[in-house]
Amino acid sequence: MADKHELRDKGLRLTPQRELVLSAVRELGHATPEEVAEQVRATHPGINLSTVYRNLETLENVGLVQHTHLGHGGATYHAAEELTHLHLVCSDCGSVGDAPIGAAANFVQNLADDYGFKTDVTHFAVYGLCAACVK
Amino acid sequence: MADKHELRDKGLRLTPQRELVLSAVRELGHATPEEVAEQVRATHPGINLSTVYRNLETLENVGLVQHTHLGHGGATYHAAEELTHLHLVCSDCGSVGDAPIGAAANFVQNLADDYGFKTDVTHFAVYGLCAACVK
DNA sequence: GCCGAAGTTGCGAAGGACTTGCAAGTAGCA
DNA sequence: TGCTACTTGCAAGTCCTTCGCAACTTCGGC
Repeated sequence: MADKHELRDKGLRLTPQRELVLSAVRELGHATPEEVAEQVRATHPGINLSTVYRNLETLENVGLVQHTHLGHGGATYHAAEELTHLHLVCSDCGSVGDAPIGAAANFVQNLADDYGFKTDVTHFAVYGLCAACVK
Repeated sequence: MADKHELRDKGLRLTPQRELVLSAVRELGHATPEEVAEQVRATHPGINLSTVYRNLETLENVGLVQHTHLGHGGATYHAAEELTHLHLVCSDCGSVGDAPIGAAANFVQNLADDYGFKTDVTHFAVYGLCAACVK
């Protein structure tokens, strides 16, 4: 896998644990560190939670994963290549929906034009009520 | 103060501590529970941190304050009547800027039209780089 | 293919932020 | 003024995340 380069280029190593964490994030779509740990442990029970935390941080520095705040507190991790959508978090039922980045294009443009603010659309969650809960 | 009604109507009481917490939130604009406690203690040192947490929650239920996630984890509280702006959080310098809700109007409309999602604009922070850090 | 330096892991402990249980105190209706 | 139910303060507890450190593994070089 090409991920190897991203790591090596920064003097980092590709360990089995690191591969497992990365593939867990890719499989899960979005996941908290706890969920990643659980997923990894399904096949490799010995892996320590702090290793998961450290690897998520490392992989984020390298650019292979990214985190988003979905609100409740902790961060949620995504594989970097999947970060092409916004998160619509329902304040009622807690579900997390997706919307393409394009939906925010004019909003981002507004902020750039009026405030010089360069919005990172992938990093924030959008709160509100999902279609199901609006009813 | 009319706040009394909001509380009484739900069978709650207006205690000195509760008033202090509310006015601290109003003075501070946006503040974490810790900051609220500090502000309250400046005049009334005896107030317990858990009282602040409990009162913020109570005041939120009543609708006098509201919380927003600015990202790092903990919630930030605002007086409900001041929640007329978005938060632009700079991922570089950490500053929190404001923008009127109107800036997101078309974005909100998009989400409503395309996904039936009813966005609560006041609840989410917008991440990115502020004008100063873009340079 | 073997070596050694430096990055990594596992584990336990520490830290911070918030929550909970409970007895004592107090607001506010009667 | 009395009572009852809501509140407070305090201490202990929980949850999530980070740290320190010794043992271990990766990987470039010999």
